[in-house]
Amino acid sequence: MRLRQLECFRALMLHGTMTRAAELLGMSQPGISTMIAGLEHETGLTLFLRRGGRLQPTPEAKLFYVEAARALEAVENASRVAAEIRSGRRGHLAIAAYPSISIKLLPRLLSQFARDRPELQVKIITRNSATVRELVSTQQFDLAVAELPLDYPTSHMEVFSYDCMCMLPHAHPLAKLKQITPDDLDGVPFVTLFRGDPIYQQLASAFSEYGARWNVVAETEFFSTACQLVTEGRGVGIVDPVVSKPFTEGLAIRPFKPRIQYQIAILSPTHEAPSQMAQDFVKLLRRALRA
Amino acid sequence: MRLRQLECFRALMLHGTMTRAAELLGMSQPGISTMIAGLEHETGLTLFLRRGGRLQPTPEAKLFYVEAARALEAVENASRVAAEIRSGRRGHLAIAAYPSISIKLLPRLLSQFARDRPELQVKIITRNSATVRELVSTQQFDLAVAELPLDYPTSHMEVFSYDCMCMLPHAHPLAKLKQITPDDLDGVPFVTLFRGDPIYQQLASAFSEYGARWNVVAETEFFSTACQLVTEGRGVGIVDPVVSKPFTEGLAIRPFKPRIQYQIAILSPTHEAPSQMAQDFVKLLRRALRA
DNA sequence: TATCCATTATAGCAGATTCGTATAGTCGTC
DNA sequence: GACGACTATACGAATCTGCTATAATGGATA
Repeated sequence: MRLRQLECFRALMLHGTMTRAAELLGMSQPGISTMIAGLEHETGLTLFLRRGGRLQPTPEAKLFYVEAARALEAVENASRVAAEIRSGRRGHLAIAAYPSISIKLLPRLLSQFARDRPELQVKIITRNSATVRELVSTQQFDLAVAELPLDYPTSHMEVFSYDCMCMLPHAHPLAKLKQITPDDLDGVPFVTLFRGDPIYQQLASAFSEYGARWNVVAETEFFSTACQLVTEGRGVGIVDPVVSKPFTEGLAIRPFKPRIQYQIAILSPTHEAPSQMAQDFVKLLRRALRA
Repeated sequence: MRLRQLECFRALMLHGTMTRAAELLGMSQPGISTMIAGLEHETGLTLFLRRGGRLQPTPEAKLFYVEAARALEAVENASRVAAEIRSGRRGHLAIAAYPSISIKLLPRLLSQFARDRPELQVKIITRNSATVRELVSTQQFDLAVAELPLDYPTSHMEVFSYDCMCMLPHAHPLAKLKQITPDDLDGVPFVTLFRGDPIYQQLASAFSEYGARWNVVAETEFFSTACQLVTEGRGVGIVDPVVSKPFTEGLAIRPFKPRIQYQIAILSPTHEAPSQMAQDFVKLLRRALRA
């Protein structure tokens, strides 16, 4: 059973005569004739009665038409879907990400990305960086963003490094400095990430190196929480300049010395080929993370 | 988009390598290769990554596979339905019939007919003969059975004529006669069809011709009702020997003289070609009505 | 490193399919 | 009986299909 036969059959059922069906399909009448003859021969059905040089569909033709039309529609649908996939209008994007980025930056980028992709399905899962690392290795995600370092580094990994900045209320006396050091923060109430975090370690070293007293008044799991505490006037803190930017709207941001390094990475599944969609989104994400 | 391309694609997705897919489809590996290349070119999708001489399906291929498989199934289904129609396993039969035949004989024949036709859909509508005649002219039925005469006789009509028989309880004194005439029934309680029915007219003429008194104690619309009254001992009556046979199980049936003619006809839609199914059933029905 | 093995890709050819043109056949209508 | 509308058949050119032969690739192995 060939597709062209079904197309001819449908056109013939819809338009009554081979001559008209041929016009509609942009082919010759004898072409239709042989197609229909072939279809009748192959199915073994008498689809039309030849009465006086005219065609009359048999009840069998009407029964078969339902299925033929359905089959054609399914094929045409497959064709349309292929076009949608190609143009990036259809697809899905499953992203695993750590909290700070999945709260603001990712949704912002995704809604921009989805603007001209009507059939896009997006799934974001928020987990801590270790879990994100595990998830991406199970191949269930197209993309992941995690903080470094990772216990088991993976091969397809694009790293972004940032020098952390000091954040403090505009009204804070230190806000008038161009650059801030541990000396400036001697005894100043400080909001930091948890003890286990590399940021914590680096800060501890920095303060001890400068011989300044580090007055930790709050430890948080995420930069976003720390930002909110600083906004509320609980103290000053440190933050990355890109991912956390949306959380530091009302705050003063100043370079911090010595360098406190913060690294994140885009992870891709290793054994899986990345989808075009994922590659396109990575481009957008990369631009945002480089900025 | 050609069917063979989709088949190759499906086989390749299911079996991983072109070599195996080729085996399964009974074709050569280069054949698959060119088919897939053609499909990729026509859809504009990169369906497989060529990594180290092996194929790895892209996420796009997985998305497209869903639709491709669906389309193939629809086509295969159409093919299967065609076979079912051809073998008479699928189809419908809409029959309009007058009451006496639609109560016993038609259901009996239809259940026999449906025994080896699992997908057969049957619709029986019971109306009086005039309505049946109208219904069949609206082309909504494959087949109709009506009593004659009809106001507007239709062309496609196969007539069956019967000589009515006298029915009476086995215990009735007249049951020992070989043949019964109006003389024998002089004054005997008689069950007949309604006044407007040709049977009524013919009986009235017969009795008056023989100079016998026709003692009508009941008029019914259908033979089946009349049969039941006779069975209950309300009187004797007259009945056709074939259609009503199922209703006269416990009764004595004797030839009646003079001839009382009862005619029915199988009607076919005129402008519609009859389905193979209908033609097959007509054969069965014809054999039953001729018996 | 060289060789073998399993795989995919390409070239060339024969046969099948498709589809056009030309033409004949059929039927209803004027 | 001619005409118009339609379908069927014949035939040839272009295209498609699918084969064999063969090259190319890369992993495994000695």
